[in-house]
Formats: sequence, structure tokens, C-alpha cells
Amino acid sequence: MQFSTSEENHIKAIYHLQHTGDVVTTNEVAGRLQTKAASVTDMLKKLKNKGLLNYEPYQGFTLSKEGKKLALNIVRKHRLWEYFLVNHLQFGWDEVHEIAEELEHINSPLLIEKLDAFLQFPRFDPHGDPIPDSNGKMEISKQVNLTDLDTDLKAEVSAVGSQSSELLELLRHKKIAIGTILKVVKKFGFDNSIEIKVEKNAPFTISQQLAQTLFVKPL
Amino acid sequence: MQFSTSEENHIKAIYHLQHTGDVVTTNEVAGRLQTKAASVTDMLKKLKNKGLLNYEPYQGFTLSKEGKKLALNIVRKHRLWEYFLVNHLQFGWDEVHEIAEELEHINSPLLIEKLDAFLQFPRFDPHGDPIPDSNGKMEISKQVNLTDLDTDLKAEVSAVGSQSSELLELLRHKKIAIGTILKVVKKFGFDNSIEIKVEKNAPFTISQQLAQTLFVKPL
DNA sequence: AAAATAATTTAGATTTGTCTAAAATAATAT
DNA sequence: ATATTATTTTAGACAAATCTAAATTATTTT
Repeated sequence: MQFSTSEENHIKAIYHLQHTGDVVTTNEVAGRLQTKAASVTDMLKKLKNKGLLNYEPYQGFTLSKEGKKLALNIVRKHRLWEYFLVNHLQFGWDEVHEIAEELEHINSPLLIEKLDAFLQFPRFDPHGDPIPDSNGKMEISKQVNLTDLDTDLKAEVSAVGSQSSELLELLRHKKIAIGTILKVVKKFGFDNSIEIKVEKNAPFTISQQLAQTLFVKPL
Repeated sequence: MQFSTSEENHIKAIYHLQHTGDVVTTNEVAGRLQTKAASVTDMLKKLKNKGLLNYEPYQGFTLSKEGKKLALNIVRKHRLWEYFLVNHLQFGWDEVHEIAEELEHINSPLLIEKLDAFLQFPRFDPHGDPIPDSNGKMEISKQVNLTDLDTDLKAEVSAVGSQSSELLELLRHKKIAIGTILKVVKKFGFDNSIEIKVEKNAPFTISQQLAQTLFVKPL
């Protein structure tokens, strides 16, 4: 079955809202999509009819199995495109959301398969969020951007936001790789640089730009 | 100004129809877009109001300056995406049209600039059609695919449909490059291979796959 | 040049997605 | 437990994009 952009946006909003708090409410969706509660109700009825939603009036709602599958596919497309935009088109990771919001509605399973292969099956997008595979499966453990890691918390480097040769050279020089255990010693507000300590070595400082491309899993 | 997908599709159809025959008619557009003449008339009025069309009822119509600019931008996006799909995602050149029809409506000038740079500013798409630059300028001389070149007609190799290292290796080995003068000696229907003659050398045969990636300008 | 045919436009309807205002239901406070 | 407040749904309207059928204009034929 085929879905409109608006239907897809509602499904995606419900998916994200379901993650925090179990049952989703009309107002939550309206808030997220910058629309009115009445419009959401209209859409809920349609989505229920299409089998994407468990919905009884006034009772809140959740995605059905089919709805979840659709949501994961949209999320997959969104995150793959973000990965492409950042790692191949040289966008900053903070500039890609809007564009991915459009690209995620392009409807071609083959395109997404081939894009996934071209990108070499990345498992995390540039924000550190996991990318569902074609069956909707994805890594559970949420990684966080190094800039968001609390001070003194040990964490393991789990992904880098780009594959550029300049970045890889820098990481090699600093002896940072996937699997490296580190912690943040201090954050400097002036330039958002961060002092980190890798294993038992002496602490050193890295720039905001570098920290932003590193993702870690708190241990 | 922003335009709907439907508006853009009408503008693009009119652009293409204008190329053959000067003034465009309602029925032509309806035929091309698989819609009804009445629907086209409705759209014509809207496009005229937006300044994209020179249109008087019953008199046919043409694109205004603004309309032409918009059309060229859509064509540019379409062809850049086709180039990407064929040369980076390994699509066949005959599989990409539908997908590019969707991608061409993504609205982000920066995306297209960056895509263009990533592709290294290609001047022809995988079908041999010229790609307008950001000012709408493009090569005039239409190149043709080598598979479509008439026998015994001298032509100059003007573009290759892909930049893959395997292809470049093969071309180096066969001593074919941009600027090479050649002619088709014979076409073999069995496997669509083609016998060509490069300058004064002995003729040799190339596969259909290779011929399809080569574009030439008849001299 | 009048009649017949073809093309185009208009009028009015339909679908999708949205809205406002009012009604119905649920949650909260006293 | 009832009144008040908040949330959700319904009813009815609107804009965009399309359609069918009828009316209008242009073109072609004789």
C-alpha cells in the first residue's frame, strides 16, 4: 500500500512519541506536527481504517504492527539520507534534518537498498541514532554525541560521524578509534573544546568540531 | 516563490513540448501528463497568475522568462539525480527516470549545489542530455549514445556515462578517450555489440554495455 | 461560407488535507 | 460528588487538484 506524505508524517510523529510514554495523545501529535488537534483526529480515523493504528476515540492510540513497520521504514530512509548528506555531500550534521524530512518520502525500495549499499550499511546516523535495517531491526544501545557526554562518565567510542580521510588521519594521530574507552575531564564553554582522558594516558583537549563527529556509548 | 509538485510537472511538460513546435497546446500537455484537458486549463490559469506562462485562452501558450528559469532548474535537478543514481548507486540508465521524477521536486538549492560538486559538475546525464548549470546554461550540441549513432557517420566521443575505475581502465586499454574520433562500422543484432573504427586503426568490436556508456557528437 | 468536427474552456462536483467553532468526554479540583 | 477545566471529537467550511459534462471557440471539410 502507498501512503501520502501527510500520513507518513503522522505515523512518524506517533512512532517518536511512543518512545517516551506508552500511549500517544492527540495534542502531542498536533504539537509535534504544528497542526490542530481536530486535524489530527481526522487523520487518526484514516490511519485506523488503513490498519496502521490501534485507536479508540478519547482513549489515546498506538501504532499497530503494520504502523510500526511503516514508521521504521521512514526512519530508516531519513537516517540513511542524513548519513549521505553529511558523509558524502559535506553537510554539517546540524543542517541535514530539513532536507532529510523531504527525502524520506521518496518512494523506491530499490533506491534505499542501493543507497544503503553505497553507504556501506551504516548503523548510526550523524546524530548517533541507530539506522533500522530493511527488516526494521536496529541497535538498541543508544549512543550519544561526545559533546553531550557527562563529565567523568566512562564511555566507549562507538561511531564516527564521517569517513573523511582528514578525520581519519586526525583520529589516528590522537589514537582514538572505535572501541577506545575515554571520559570527559572538562568542558570549556569559550570554544566548546573538551578535555578528554583516554585510558591511562595524560588528558588532552579536542576541538568542538572533532567532538561533534564522535559518538560514544556510556558504560 | 515555492511551487507544488503538480505545478512543477506542468511547467516541465510545457518546457519539453516547446522544444518541438513553438506554441504548446492544452491537449499536448494533457497527453504528456496523463490527465484531462480541463485539468490542464485550470492549471494554466494558475501558472499564468504566478507569472510563469504567456497564455491567452484558446491561443496556446509558452513559458515566460520566469517559467523557463523554473523549468531549467527542474531539468537540472532531474538530470543531476539521474547521474548520481547511475554513476554512484549502480542503477542502469534505463531504470532511473521514475525515481528522478520524484527526486527532482526536493526543494533545497544548497542540496543541489553540493550534489553537483560531489558529482564533479557533470555536463551530460546518463542518457546524453545536457545538464543545465545553476544559471540555466547548458551545452547546445546534443550528443547521442553510441548505440544510436548511424553506421559510417564520423563522431567525436564527448562524454562517458560513468566514472568507475573499471570503465576507465577498459577505455584506456581500448585507447578511447574524450575527443577520440570514431565511426560505427557494423552493428550486430545478436548481442548488440558494435564494431567501431578509431581514426586510422583497424576496426574492433565493443560490447553493448560499453557502447551504452559512451556518448558522441556527430561531426 | 456554412456545416461538421476538434480543441478548449467553463460550470459544477469530488477527494484530500486542513481549519474554526461547538459539542462531547475525560480529568482535576474543591 | 459535583463543578470546573482540559482534551478530544464532530460538524461544517475551505483550498488545491482533479474530474465529467456542457458550452464555447477554432479548425477543417465540403
